[in-house]
Amino acid sequence: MLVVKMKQKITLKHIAKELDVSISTVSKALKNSVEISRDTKERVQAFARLYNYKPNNIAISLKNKRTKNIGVIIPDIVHHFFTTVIRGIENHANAKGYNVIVCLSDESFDKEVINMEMLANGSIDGFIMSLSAGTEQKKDFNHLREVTEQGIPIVLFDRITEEIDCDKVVIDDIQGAYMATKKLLEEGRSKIALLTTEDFFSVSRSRNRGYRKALQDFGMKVDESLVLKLPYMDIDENTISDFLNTIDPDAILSVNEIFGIYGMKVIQRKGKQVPKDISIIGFTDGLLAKHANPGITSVAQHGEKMGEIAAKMLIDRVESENDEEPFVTKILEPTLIERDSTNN
Amino acid sequence: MLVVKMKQKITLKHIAKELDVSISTVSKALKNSVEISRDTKERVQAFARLYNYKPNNIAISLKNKRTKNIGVIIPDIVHHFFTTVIRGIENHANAKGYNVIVCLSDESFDKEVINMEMLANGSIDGFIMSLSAGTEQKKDFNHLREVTEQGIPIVLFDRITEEIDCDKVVIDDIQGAYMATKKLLEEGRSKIALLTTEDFFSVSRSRNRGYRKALQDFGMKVDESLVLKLPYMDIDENTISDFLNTIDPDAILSVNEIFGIYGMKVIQRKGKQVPKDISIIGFTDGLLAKHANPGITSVAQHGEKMGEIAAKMLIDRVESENDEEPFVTKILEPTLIERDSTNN
DNA sequence: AAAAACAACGAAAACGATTTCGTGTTGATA
DNA sequence: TATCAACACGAAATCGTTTTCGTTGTTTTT
Repeated sequence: MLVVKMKQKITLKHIAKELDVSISTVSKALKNSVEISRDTKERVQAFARLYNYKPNNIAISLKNKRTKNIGVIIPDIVHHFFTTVIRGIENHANAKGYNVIVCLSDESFDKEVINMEMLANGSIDGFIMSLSAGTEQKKDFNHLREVTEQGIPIVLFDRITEEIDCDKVVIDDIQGAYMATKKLLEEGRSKIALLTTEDFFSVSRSRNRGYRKALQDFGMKVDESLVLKLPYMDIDENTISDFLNTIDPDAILSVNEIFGIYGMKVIQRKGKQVPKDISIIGFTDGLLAKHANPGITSVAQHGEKMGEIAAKMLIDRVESENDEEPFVTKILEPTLIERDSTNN
Repeated sequence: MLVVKMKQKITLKHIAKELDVSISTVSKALKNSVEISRDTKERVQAFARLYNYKPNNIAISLKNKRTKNIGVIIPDIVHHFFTTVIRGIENHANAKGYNVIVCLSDESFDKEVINMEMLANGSIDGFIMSLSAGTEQKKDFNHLREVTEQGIPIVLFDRITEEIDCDKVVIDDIQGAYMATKKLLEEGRSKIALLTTEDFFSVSRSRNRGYRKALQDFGMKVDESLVLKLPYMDIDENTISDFLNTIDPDAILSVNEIFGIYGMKVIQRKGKQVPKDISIIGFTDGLLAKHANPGITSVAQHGEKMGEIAAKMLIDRVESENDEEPFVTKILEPTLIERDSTNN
């Protein structure tokens, strides 16, 4: 028979009974209230320290109607960009004494809704989220609206929508694609393939626009046959291979990291050289781009920074007295990380 | 002046007042209690539905002393293996109606302690965690002990310790390294370099043992000069390069993914061919190994499975009436994913 | 017709903390 | 000596639920 010595968590009530004072006195003594005598305070504090008293978070949350928890809802977690954002959120949140509850929508509208509803019933003080593919496709944002109407603040990042009035953080995707395309054009590339996703992703739309804008600014026509829209999941290498064989480009711009990797694989398998024959630039400066051979020039999205800003925006709003503050959209500048998949 | 129409969250008290019944009646009516008349139940339920009543999680947590939250503490989140584990945890936890609070120890003992203490004060029903480097190095597990003594269950995964009596999930690291080394030996390799971390990591120790065991079983001597211990962070490519130049191995076994990637880079830069001249096997079957050129043969750690099991173990224990259940350590079989960095 | 059974509901405690508003002692002041 | 602060503390409400234990009427049983 093993004896389980369970140190039961001690409460104010225990301390009060033990020291023969009231609960209120204990509470005040622990907060160093002037109402309580020096002597009593010392006794209470000593006792609390001895028994390692820690106030119960749940009780405090109920009383204060503030949980010090942030709900983060993202489409996926096995994903470099999103994890860097989480890291940034944790940085700021932890420093401010907040915990982060992570929920995965798994790119599904329904799961996003369920997660939000679960958390919105008192578990969190606010949301930081990036929309699921399902939500972007369905264009149904009622779950967000309901939450904001309840007075729970939301900060959207990366995959955002204009439909909801709230704080937002994004990088300038148009600018990012513009910089990348410009870089390719300045290298002398003229047939730049664009590997993108289906149109419902807000980021892809923006990146497409940047690509087009750059081409136009350089006096080039946009050739729609150079644009390949791939499904976000279950990438088929053959589709990419066929596409690249058909159009035979001298550069590739990918709206994410993985399409670029696949593009380079296909290119190299065909015996062509990167960047001698074909240059490649991708979005998301992740591990794959860094460790590919050659390393892939990438548009960095500054996920960690984005997370920090999102957390700061949210916590500032949560803790703000004034709830008339106008909503802001913070746009971060992307950075082009040059590697060996492009020249110079 | 914008009018903020704030749909205040409705409570039992509101419903009670509105329908002119007591709070208890409302509570029971919503739970379909037999104590309440058919008529009253219908009125209450209709009203609740109309105003979209959802019980307050915090209040329920306080009453039930159960939060339906799981605390997950991991060293890092921008990390393929850990994210797959989180995904697994979320899978099971969500299905069981639990939320996941993620905290990052950032490989620091102090942060691990702080995070645990924050969550242990009522925020969670149990922990799932993998030890930080700092903790493994310091060998101080008092924070874990205190938590378990309070009756809060812990499930350790991957980076575990024998010092704490709790449920654990790991892959058979000895076996994984053994399989990998065996594979290399059977290919005819005889000078197998081992890229590992400092000894305080439990997983590295196990993998080292598997490596040695395989060599011995094949009648080979263990040559300590073939073992390179690298710091976990801030990898210096030159150290690896110098090492490989000096010992000139015909195979490399890496206890993680990244060392293997660096190893291959160095090898290829020297003009040697993988796997013709040198074979490489790494641990962690992540994106880098998959998309490297050639793809790197890897020991898969089945992170998602591990997460699911950890979550199941924890939730089962949390929800179990009987708290005399003995602790178990679940050991998963690793799988060798063969790619083109080895022969055949 | 009295006793027992039942149906439908409410009051109140409880979870653990915070906070307002007393209240009973002191000692100082008029 | 009567009055008034200042001091030190406690009672009770509150946050939103759940749950136990009454307490009413009404209906059934003997």
